[in-house]
Amino acid sequence: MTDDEKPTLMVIDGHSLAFRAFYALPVDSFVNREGQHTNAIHGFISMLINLLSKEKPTHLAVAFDISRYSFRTREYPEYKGTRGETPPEFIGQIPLLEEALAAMSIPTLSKEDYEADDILATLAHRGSQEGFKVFVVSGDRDAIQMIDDNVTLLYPNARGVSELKRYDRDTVFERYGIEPHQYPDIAALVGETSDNLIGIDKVGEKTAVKWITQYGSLAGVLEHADEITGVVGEKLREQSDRAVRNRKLNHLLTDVPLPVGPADLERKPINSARVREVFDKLQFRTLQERVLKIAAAESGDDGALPAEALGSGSVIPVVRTMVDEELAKWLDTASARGTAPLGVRLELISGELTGIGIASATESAFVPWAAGRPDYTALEAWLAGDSPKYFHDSKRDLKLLAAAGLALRGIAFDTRLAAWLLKPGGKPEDLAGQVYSYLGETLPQPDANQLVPDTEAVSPATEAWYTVRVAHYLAEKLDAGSLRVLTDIELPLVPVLAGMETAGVTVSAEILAGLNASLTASAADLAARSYAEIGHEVNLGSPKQLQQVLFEELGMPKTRANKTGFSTDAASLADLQEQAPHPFLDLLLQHRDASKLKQIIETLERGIGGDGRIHTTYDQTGTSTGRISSNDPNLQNIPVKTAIGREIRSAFRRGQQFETLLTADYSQIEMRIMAHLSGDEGLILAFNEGEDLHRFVGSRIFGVPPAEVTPLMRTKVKAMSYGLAYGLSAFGLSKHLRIETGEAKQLMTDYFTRFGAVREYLRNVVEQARTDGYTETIFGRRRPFGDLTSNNRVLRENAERAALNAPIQGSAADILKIAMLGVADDLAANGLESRMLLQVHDELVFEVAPGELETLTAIVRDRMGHAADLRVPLDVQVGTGENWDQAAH
DNA sequence: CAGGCTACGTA
DNA sequence: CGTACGTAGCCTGC
Repeated sequence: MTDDEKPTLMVIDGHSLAFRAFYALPVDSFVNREGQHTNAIHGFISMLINLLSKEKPTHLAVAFDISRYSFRTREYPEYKGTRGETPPEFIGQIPLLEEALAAMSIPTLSKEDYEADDILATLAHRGSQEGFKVFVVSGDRDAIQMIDDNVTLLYPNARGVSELKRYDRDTVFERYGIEPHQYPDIAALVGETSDNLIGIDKVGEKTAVKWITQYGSLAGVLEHADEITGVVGEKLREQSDRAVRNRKLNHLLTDVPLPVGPADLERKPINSARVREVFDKLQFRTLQERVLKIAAAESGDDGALPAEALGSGSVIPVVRTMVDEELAKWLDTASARGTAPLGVRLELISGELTGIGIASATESAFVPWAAGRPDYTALEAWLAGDSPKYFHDSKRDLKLLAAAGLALRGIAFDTRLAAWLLKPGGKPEDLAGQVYSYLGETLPQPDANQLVPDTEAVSPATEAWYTVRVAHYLAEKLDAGSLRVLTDIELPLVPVLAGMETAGVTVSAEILAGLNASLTASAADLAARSYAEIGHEVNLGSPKQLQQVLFEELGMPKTRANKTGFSTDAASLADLQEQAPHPFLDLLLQHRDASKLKQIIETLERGIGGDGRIHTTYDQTGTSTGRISSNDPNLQNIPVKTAIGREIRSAFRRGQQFETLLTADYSQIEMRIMAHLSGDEGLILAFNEGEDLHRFVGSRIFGVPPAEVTPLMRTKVKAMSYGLAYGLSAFGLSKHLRIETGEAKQLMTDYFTRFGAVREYLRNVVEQARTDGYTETIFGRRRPFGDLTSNNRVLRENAERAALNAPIQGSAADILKIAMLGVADDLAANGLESRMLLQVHDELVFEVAPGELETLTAIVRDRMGHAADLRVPLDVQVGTGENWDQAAH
């Protein structure tokens, strides 16, 4: 085996190199936002990156000293005694360095009572014997003794760690005139200041080398000490014990018991996500890019993706600008006549479509968009056809294309949705962020703050090409179930949601204005009366000022603590009213109520567009459970429980051309899913009997006939049932129902006695999630959980409750989404003008075109009722009316 | 001016 | 010591 074929083991002395880096780089230039100095880490990682690319180690480890004490200091307390206090700026850098190394999947080793050098020597020795080519990286001269035919020492020179000098047998001989294994003998005679080892007086390197060369070893020298003449001879004879002691101390152990051997140190893939976290914290931008580049390069050849999918070595293809026939031809070939996917990326200037980038894995094209000028027939046909297309945020692009008069079909992948399915709790990244995270490459972006940015944006064509690459990456990363959720649910839902957003919902500005006026008046009145009660004005919207009034001026008992003092929320104020009744409390609560509603109304008013309708935006990647969220404005939290709330709902009405609004919602869908997932016979029976669920459950729990279940019993049972899916505790239940903990406990016990499979199921969900690291919905949507094994009780228990809720809430979300797809299909298939407008987690709101009520009702009942095949029926309640309030039932 | 915190609307 | 969201006002600190 030649040297080139041998595996390469590299072992690094962590402390010694970090210290060298510390002194080589200016301390003040490397401080992160937390004030932590990072110069040693920076220098170390920088050196490490150079070593990785230069020496290409196949096996790698970094050894650290645990403390400055070792078996050597026990033997000779003065050992290394000249070393002063650790510079304050160095403190904290080693643990962070270890974190950075962990992110790069580089093992770190240390062992109580030994020095890092001993670990290095052991690994180097074993590596040499086991057929490795070994590099030892250390700033300690004692490491010279490790050098042999297979072991090379890389030693930092005076300039720090940017350049490392290579020492092999030959260079050692040139430099010292001895063999590496003889070096400790020389050092023993001469002494080593940095280790506080004093040598023989008057003996320098030259003398030592001469003696060792002549007598072969320190032992030889000491044996022949009598023959050495002159003052040095006398000193040697007088001080020989020093040399013996030094030699003992500078001998590095090659048999330190270690949990791993050289073969165990094989390089592992760099954890890009961790690297980003850790390096972000360190604020190492350039280094981060370099490391991620290495990560991408290394993972590139692990065969995760077919090479051809990535194009020829992932070289950015040259962008060709094309229109007309050239474009038509290219689209045809690049898409293999509409069968192969192409990435699509829009270019917008001031929100207007100005061009479209289209790319395969190997080619990219830019199509300037100037509506109506060149011949866009082929482009329009391709966009509107089923030819598969990849996007980042397809809903946004679909709407933008529609605004430019371009129809779009064939959304076959969306990197934003895919990334969300992979990590539903994460913050959605833009395309550039994904390119950075997943591919480790930097997509140049102009600085938005610069008037004339010095970095030019990449072409949309190149972005389209990156979209394809990210898509391939994500498609590989997703498990089969998540991929099905993507293709069967999320992607088809994109045009449906886009349609709902574009349709919007008519809202009566008059009704809102009227409500606003009356609320404004009553808020002002309530405020004035509040002030009168306490004798001065106060900002009723400021919890801080309220605390002053309630707890200091009025001397009320303290409420639940929060981070800024004591809570003034509605529940706390209600408690206070019981303990220390005061008219101010009631006025405050009423004022809160009025101003909250006023605020909601004003937000809605601002949201009404020129068409008299509110167009919310649905965020398909906004939740970790699979639900959709709504924003700008949020139409999923419009009040309903109070009278004024319902008045607000009455402002949501049918559009001019429509006959009525129709609402359809699932009743108790989460409880039904619990019944299905747990398989609890009692609960399943309850739903199949079709009678009032809470009455049925109450009769079982309290052992009375259903007719004798009192309203109080029903309330308790209802709270209990709903709480279950949220991980409610007996304590929480008791607080909620304002009953004794004992009674709450008894209630839970009774519940689980009757519905034991529910308890079993809930236990299993958490257990499974702990084992698998994720929960799964009925349809295979996953939500990862890491904290289930946390030692932090709060974190762990929070995760447990979330984990137990996730499959229930998530399955419900899946079911409504599937229903939406079915309804949308049927609407189109039947050529109906009626449209879906809103989605509120278990409810859909439609606008019914004249004459279509019956057909639509049938479609909605059918599609919602049969969206999933559960062990219990899905009950759908439908209502109609002029406005949202009336349509509710 | 951004972002944390509190409070509160919905399912 | 009950899950999942979004919005708004206050307040602090950059």
